[in-house]
Amino acid sequence: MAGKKNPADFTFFDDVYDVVRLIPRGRVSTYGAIARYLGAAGSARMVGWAMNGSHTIIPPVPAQRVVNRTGLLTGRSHFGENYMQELLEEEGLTIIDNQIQNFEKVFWDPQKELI
DNA sequence: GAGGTGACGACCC
DNA sequence: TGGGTCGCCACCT
Repeated sequence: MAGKKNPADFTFFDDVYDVVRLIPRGRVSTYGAIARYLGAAGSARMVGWAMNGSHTIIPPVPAQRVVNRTGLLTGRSHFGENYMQELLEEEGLTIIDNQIQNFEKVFWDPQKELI
């Protein structure tokens, strides 16, 4: 299988997926929090890029639970404009205008929960 | 080989 | 308070 460069081929990416999968239902996390937990603070873009290939790996990661630090569903364009919001709403979250309400309450910090 | 892009974040004015 | 700019690192052209 060598030769094909998949995002998951990097340990960093795989670690990102692992953390995202650990996000409990009804909770959300941020790109920066995950990057920071992995020791890549400042490289939040890499986490977002990892999510770009999240649909190509098995099992799929709940990337809909990952939003930017403002609680805005920046990745909805990659999921499906309504798909990402519906998934989160079904988990009990309230989203208005692509913005998660009570974001700080549903925010799940891996560094604080996983240690 | 080099430049531009990107599902972000923090700093500066 | 709000808008603009830079930095981060990997991928694509």
